[in-house]
Amino acid sequence: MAAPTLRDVAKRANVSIRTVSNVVNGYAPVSDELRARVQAVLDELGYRPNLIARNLKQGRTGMIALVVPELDVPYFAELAREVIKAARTRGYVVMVDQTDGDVERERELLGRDSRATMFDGLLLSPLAVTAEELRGRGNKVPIVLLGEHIFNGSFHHVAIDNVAAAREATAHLLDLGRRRVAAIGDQPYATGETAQLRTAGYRQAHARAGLDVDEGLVVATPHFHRRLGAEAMERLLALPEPPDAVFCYNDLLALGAMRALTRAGRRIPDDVAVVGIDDIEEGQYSTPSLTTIAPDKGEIARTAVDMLLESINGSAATPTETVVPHRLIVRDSTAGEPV
Amino acid sequence: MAAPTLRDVAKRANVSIRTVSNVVNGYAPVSDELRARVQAVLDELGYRPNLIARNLKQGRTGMIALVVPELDVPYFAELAREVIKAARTRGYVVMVDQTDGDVERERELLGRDSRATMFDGLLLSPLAVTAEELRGRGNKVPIVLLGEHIFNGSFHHVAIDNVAAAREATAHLLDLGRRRVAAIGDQPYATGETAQLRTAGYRQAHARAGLDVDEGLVVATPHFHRRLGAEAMERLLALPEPPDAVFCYNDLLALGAMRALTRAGRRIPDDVAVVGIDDIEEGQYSTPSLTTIAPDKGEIARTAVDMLLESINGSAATPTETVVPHRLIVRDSTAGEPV
DNA sequence: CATGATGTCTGCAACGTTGCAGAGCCCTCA
DNA sequence: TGAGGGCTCTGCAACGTTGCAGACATCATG
Repeated sequence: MAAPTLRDVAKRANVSIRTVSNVVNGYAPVSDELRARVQAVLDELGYRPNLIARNLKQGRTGMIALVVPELDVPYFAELAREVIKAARTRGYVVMVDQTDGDVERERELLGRDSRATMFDGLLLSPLAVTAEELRGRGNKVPIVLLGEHIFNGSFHHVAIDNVAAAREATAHLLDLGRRRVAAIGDQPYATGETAQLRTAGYRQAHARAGLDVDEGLVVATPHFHRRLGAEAMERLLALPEPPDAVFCYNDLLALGAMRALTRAGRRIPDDVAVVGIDDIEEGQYSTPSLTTIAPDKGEIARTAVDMLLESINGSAATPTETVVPHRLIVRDSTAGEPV
Repeated sequence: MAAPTLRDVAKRANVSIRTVSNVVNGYAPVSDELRARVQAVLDELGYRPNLIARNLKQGRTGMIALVVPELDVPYFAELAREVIKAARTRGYVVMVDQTDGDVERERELLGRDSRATMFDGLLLSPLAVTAEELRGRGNKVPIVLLGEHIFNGSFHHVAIDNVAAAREATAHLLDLGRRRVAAIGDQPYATGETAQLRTAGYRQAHARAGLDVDEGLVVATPHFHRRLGAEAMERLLALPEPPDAVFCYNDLLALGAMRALTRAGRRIPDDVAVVGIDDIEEGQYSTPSLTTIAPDKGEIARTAVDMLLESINGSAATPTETVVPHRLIVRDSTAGEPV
């Protein structure tokens, strides 16, 4: 049996469709008596408003889309959690999609994919899409970018200060007296803007400490997964003069690096200290626990959702860049007892 | 400027709205010449179909909802990834929501929350909702349950054989010669069905090996997070006769337990061997790497999505219970060199 | 040449809802 | 007593799309 509509309720209650609608929404004044009668029929038939019809009428859906590279990367999972939570308190639900780092899929979402018409707005954590592509897209769905620092001034955008974060992480290692600090995660090509910002911060920390960077200690990785962290670390350990500390561009790389260190019999942090970025929960329970730069994910999510909703409601016309705070959390991988 | 509609295109191309629709959808035959002319206008105006209107007309949205307790729990994140992937290959997108283990939110989703009318179907990984509540719900949105083994026969449902999985995990420890095998994660109350199935498997393994279970080694935890695994392990280590192995009801508990063991200076697996369930990626990179029971998450997702779509299309009338395969993956936490 | 088949194209209605304008009705007050 | 105003309630139209039935022209066929 099909779901009951306003028409069904109206017929049974002997009132107009419009009145039933008014009772459901509490819009116009309805006498207590009639309201009660209509409500009884609503309950009896188990009426539930058809949101699709309502959306068509109102031109909005109450849904936003969140697009991340990979949902099973802990950072994105934790961020998604916060986004869903923030959206919910504002009456929105979240459609989640992942691009798997596929530029083509990112482009589809912005361009031809008419699926986008179903959402009031889009939160995008871009991997490869460029500013020009974003600018060139025809569709006018409001968009807020997450976690990148590029596209200066062209789009609403929320991120941490990547240069400062990387600088602080590196400085922490230098402050501990380490003098051969490696970096894992550089991406010296067009789509690696974030990585490059972190490399810049790494260099800044050295410069401020009056130290030179040994270019052989800067290892590039095409993505930020555990395996590449482990492989990079193995390569670093094979150097004639291996590092005594390593700054990884995210926690997964760091966890992979720690795994490689443990396997190789190096002690953390005695032989090699390790720092990451992201503060994923896993790093609190790793052995040793991981020192990291913690972006305020809840703040990122709330800010981004607020920006998007403002943008949807037409208020926030000029693109805003918001920098969300981060902080260094020192754990055993730099300051603990050796394991 | 508002998005162009079929009407706008029709007016500009001097044809009927219906013909434009036919060109867009390729439904009815349209002469090549006219098709080209209409297509030109479509491109010129950048027409994109309004999916909300299409959905209203067709009564389906091409969206399904996935509801999990917590998206940032790695198992659910990995599962969500597979669900989104499976849905995409079938032309569906996925709205993700999390209940935070809140029974009330689970109920809302099934009951009054009219949001549900926006989705063609619902994939639910229930924590606390009971069979009666599910049966009693008024709404008729097709539903498929994930990962529980309860509600026998009443609902479409996909899961691994929890009893067998737990039995195999425990048997693996017993086969290694361990004789004081603890269990972390029992939930001896109404909403803990899955945990109870795993406890049953743990007991079966002992029974088959002709061994008694020391009830003091079965530790209950209200949920399955790292911290509780660590706390439970600490309590076990404080026993006069601590265990020489521990079967944890999921990988997070196991990782927490390993953390507690390492902190306490116990060697894994020499002093205490550890097994989990879920095969989350983190367990491959932990120190030591974690032996676990791996459910086939891709298969779970594909099966669940297929079931749901069949259910949506009205073909699968009788509730189906599908058991998805799992396998034991032996890693260093039971078989490796001590660390 | 009449007939029917085929190939293109069109208008109407409807999906379920809400915005708008207004219709009754009762009450108040001059 | 009648004008005006407030309170309820209603009907129409529309959101943008597609299903349906049919119009019209063309063509092959007997």
